[in-house]
Amino acid sequence: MEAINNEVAKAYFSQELLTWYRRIKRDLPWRMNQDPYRVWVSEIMLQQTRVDTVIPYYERFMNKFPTVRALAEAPEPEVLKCWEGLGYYSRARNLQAGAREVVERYGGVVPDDKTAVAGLKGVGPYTTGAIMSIAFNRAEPAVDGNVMRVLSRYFCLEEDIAKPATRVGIEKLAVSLIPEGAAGDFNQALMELGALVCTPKSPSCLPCPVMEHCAARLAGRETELPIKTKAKPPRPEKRVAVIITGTGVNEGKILVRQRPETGLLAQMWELPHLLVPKDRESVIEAAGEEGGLSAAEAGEWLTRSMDEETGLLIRPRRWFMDSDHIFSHIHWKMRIYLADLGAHAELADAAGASLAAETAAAYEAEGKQGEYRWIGPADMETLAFPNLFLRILRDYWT
DNA sequence: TATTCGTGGCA
DNA sequence: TTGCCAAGAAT
Repeated sequence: MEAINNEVAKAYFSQELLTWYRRIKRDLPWRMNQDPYRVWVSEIMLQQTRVDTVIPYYERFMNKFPTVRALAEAPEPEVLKCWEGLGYYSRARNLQAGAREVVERYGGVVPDDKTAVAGLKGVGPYTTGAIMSIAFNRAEPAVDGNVMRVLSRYFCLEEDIAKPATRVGIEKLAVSLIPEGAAGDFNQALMELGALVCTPKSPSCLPCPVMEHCAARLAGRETELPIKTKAKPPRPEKRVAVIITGTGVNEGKILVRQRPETGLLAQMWELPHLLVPKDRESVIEAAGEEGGLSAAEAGEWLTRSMDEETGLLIRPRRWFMDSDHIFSHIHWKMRIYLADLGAHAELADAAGASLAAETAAAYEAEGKQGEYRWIGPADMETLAFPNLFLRILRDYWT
């Protein structure tokens, strides 16, 4: 509290942090230059994602889509494929939507205009500030988790940083700290400090360039701050997926489907799967690994449910593997079976690539997946799968 | 405002 | 092994 109104502590913080950053900053691919498009792409990828994870994706993405126009003109599935495994896939679709908007409204040039940038899809308060400051050196705050943690400690702020309102307050503080003409470097310095020194669990205070006037450190409270309410644990969901193996013209292929346009893993491809209702979980559990689908009851339930929900008449053959996957808010405990296609098989074979039109239309009406497709290993290079299914499919094909 | 959106690393 | 977390935005 004291330090907020302490101009000496503030001036010290800004100056020391900026000097420190210019001396030790990491050589990251998006720091090659200040091209607004490169900054923009990096900031989207870095949302809730670690630097080390982002780097290879960033290199590939910039290589494939070097300019706003290249991204705007690309087929969406290619963009999604380039994002495969990175998570939060709406980021990719929003980024491309933003690129198309920049082409249409700003001639393909990212505008040096806060309001215009803030209006782009997928660009929120943080990313707006990051682009404006890093690419254009405008004195805008870029308050992310790092900045909230660093400032909470340095100024001993006790507001809950999990609450949206807290960010607004910290933004005001952050703007007041920006050194004249050095917005980009200073904002990155804040984040660099949070990433390398003022880390969440055990901050390395001794090498910290601003330790002397850090209020939390002086109070011996650096590990207590920031205050952050913990998220609810993900709700468990038992699911059963099937690897349906093709016959005839589809020999060597399996059946996959594309997810709906919105929601979880939107527009990604996946194996067909079902949510196991709470009152059926015991039945599926009983169909253990050893005897394959030993419990005939489980097989019957699977066949009937898959028919009801997808129109696929399957014949479960044997258990293949179990797989756990934890999203931010859901925990999938998935059991995967190998299966053949039953009576409707001719229908799918005849269609070649997809099920009968009327069946597909029925899925649409129910908000279910619209497209099914027989694929071989080579098709994995085109379609974008979330990691949980990539692992299963690699297992299957190797 | 609270929830929904992925994934992997690490103690 | 489990829990926590990371350069957030959209709804």
